[in-house]
Amino acid sequence: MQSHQDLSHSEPSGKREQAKAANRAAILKAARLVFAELGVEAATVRDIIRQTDLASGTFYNYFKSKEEIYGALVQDTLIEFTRLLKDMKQEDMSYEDYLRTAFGAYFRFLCQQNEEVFCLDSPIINKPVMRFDTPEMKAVFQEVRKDIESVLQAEGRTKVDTEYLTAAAIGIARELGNCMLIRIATKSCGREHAIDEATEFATHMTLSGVRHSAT
Amino acid sequence: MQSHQDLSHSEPSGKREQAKAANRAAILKAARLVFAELGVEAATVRDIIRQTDLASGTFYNYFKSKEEIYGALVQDTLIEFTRLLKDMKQEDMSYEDYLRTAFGAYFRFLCQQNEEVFCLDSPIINKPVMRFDTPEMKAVFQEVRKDIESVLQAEGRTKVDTEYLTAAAIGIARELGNCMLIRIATKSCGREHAIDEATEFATHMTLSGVRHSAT
Amino acid sequence: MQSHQDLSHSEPSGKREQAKAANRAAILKAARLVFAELGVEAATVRDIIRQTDLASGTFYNYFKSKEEIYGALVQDTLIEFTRLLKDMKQEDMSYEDYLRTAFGAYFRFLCQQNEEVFCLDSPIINKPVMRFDTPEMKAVFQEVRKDIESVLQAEGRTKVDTEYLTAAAIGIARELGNCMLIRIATKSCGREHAIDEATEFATHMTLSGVRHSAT
Amino acid sequence: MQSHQDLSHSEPSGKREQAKAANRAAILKAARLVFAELGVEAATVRDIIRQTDLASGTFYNYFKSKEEIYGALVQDTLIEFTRLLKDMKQEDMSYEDYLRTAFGAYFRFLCQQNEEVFCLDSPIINKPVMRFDTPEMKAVFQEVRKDIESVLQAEGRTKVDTEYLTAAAIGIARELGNCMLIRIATKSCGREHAIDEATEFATHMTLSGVRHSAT
DNA sequence: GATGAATGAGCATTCATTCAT
DNA sequence: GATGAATGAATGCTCATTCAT
Repeated sequence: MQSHQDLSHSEPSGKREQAKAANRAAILKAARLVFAELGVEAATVRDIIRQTDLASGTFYNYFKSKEEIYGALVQDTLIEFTRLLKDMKQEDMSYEDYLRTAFGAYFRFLCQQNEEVFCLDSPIINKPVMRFDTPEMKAVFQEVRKDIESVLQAEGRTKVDTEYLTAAAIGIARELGNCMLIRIATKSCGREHAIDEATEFATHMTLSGVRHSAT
Repeated sequence: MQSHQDLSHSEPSGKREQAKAANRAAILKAARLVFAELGVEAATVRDIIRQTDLASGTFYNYFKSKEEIYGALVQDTLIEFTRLLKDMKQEDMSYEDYLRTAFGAYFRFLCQQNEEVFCLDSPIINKPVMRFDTPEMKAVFQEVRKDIESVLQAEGRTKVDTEYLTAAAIGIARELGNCMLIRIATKSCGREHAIDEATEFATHMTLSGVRHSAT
Repeated sequence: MQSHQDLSHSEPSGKREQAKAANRAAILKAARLVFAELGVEAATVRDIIRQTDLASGTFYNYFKSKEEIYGALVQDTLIEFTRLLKDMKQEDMSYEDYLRTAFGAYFRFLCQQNEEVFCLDSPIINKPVMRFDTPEMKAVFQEVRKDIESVLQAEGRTKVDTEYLTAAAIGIARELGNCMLIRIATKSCGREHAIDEATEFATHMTLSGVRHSAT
Repeated sequence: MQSHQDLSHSEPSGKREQAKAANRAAILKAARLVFAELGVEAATVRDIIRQTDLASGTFYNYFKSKEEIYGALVQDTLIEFTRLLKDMKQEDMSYEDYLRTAFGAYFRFLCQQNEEVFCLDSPIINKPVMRFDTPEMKAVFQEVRKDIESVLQAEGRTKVDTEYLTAAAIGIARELGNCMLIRIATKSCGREHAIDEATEFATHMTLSGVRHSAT
């Protein structure tokens, strides 16, 4: 079912390569949507490929299995987030500034990830595609933890259980992130405002707790 | 039709009844373990029954489907936790006391739930059986939120975004809970001590944030 | 689960024997109803036993399998019908009288068989329990064929293909029987009248066809 | 997404399409045979697929379920028969001619349907694949009934109970059809001759009954 | 490299039958 | 003899994956 254009093997940026990249991107995009809608476990490769113009066999030219594409997605996601975080980090930030930056990066990132979902008729924020229990995610956590340790140390505060602190911050980000997405999806609040709101809340919470955050 | 037996049905504690109860318990126990190891979605009825010495069909004498047993498990879990929380709650608690009580209840409860897992050769704290996205769980969250609102109001503090506050507290409990389980599983710390430690950290964190928690 | 009445082994017509007979009858009755409602294939032993006060295991004290009880039912049915037919047959009947008698016996018998079904809320005449393709049924057909042959011979008519004639008569009885049951079930006509009507139609049809039956 | 193939989809008669059609046909053929041998209820999808050299999953590429393939078979059958009957019907047929035509069409059709069965080592005419209790079949019966009513009316005969008459004719066709198939299968008589014989018998029977059919 | 039909292992579920009580 | 829970073979069906085209 394929015909007769074996002419251009030379340049690695011809139409073929473009098409390949486009197909890969299309599959990834479809997968992200499908995973968001159905959950990773319930989603099938067929569900994913049905969202594209491609045939089921084609999937396997790009990914070995559903697990692999899920891994790739998580990887992409993580790289994306890590870059965002890196871009926003600066030298000699205060603890407070670091927290605000990191929370902000996460919440903004979460919005980007759910762009497609927001466009659905009934945007359901079921099961965030982010997983918090993968090795890669753990690595990001470790990085955040190191960041936190270093800013805390710079401020002379060393007795903190940074593992718990990091875990707590991540927990806050996670649950607040969900709430924020729902607020956005239900239009109860503009996106930018929602991000700021969540960022401020998370930052204050982490820094001073609630006893002090709203006196 | 038929008339003359119906005599010997009196005592419901013969061997049959015992065996039935034991089988039901065995299946539930196996299910809890399997769900913990593989995750609810990935687990199959066969996985569950394979952990018992029963035959596959027997499962269906007790539960209609995987969904049903999962529901039963969640229900059990929630009832257990709700009771624990209720038992510990008292009239006129301060905000701080309420938080300490609730966190403590959750962490203690989490330990109980993972009793079996701790006994495994290599206790893997992969995917806690607790799910945070079921209707029942949402109901518990709403209850916690109401508790928080009422203790805050009692202390004259009303401007707080309690939805976010609740979410944050839950996030903290969730992630700290995982960390705590890992610490216990890796024997890096005694159970009671781990529970106290996590409870104190979570309470302080929520109340005063970290800036103040370790001066 | 059974107690202490091993006293009376002696007489083979004690309460035990009565109970046994009653149980057997109850199972057969339930089976007839269930087969009529669900069809023989779709019906399960559980469906049958559920209609009685007995336990599933008890079924196997009386019948080896579903096939066996079905066989017993067919047998009963056939014996019943054969007796009915025999009772009505007389010496030296004319061909016409024989036909009327046989058709009448069948239609009356069919009504008896469906007694229970008529009592249902919505009597559905789905799949008559009668089967026309069993060896026993074939035997009855052969008998009918012999009867027909002998009455025909008595009247000096020997060139008829009696196999086809018997088949035709059976076909008429079969389909007319269904129609008749439906007419009765839908109350569009009294039972006795329906039986007479069908008997007359079938007899005339077989004797003289329709060209002559209603001029 | 994706842009540049879509060229080579033109001819739908490549090897793929041929194979598809062949497989579908093979499955249908196998189903007809299996249904005939085991009966529709007792037959399983596995039984059907076992008669082909395909894999079990392949069945579901062509039919959603056993019910669906049975429906397809019945549909095919009915369309075929209806066409045959239509082709043979003519304007202004006499009652007698109509009956002869309809019976002839049915008996001829029945032979065609059982072509495969005749080829078996021991052709068993157990349970004809034709079902007389489906809605579609009922529709055909209604049509036959209307035909009969109109030809009868054309001949000025209106007092007949056409429901019973139709039922009787169908019963005759049904049982005679079985007999005929057995005669053919046991080679006791040539196919064409058997069809003619059955047709004549059925027609005479219906018209004039047996008193007159063999004087 | 794209295609999509074929594959078959695997799952949930049913149910006739057995057997300890 | 009655009971009803346990059994496990069998069924319908799904879906990741392969491979001829």
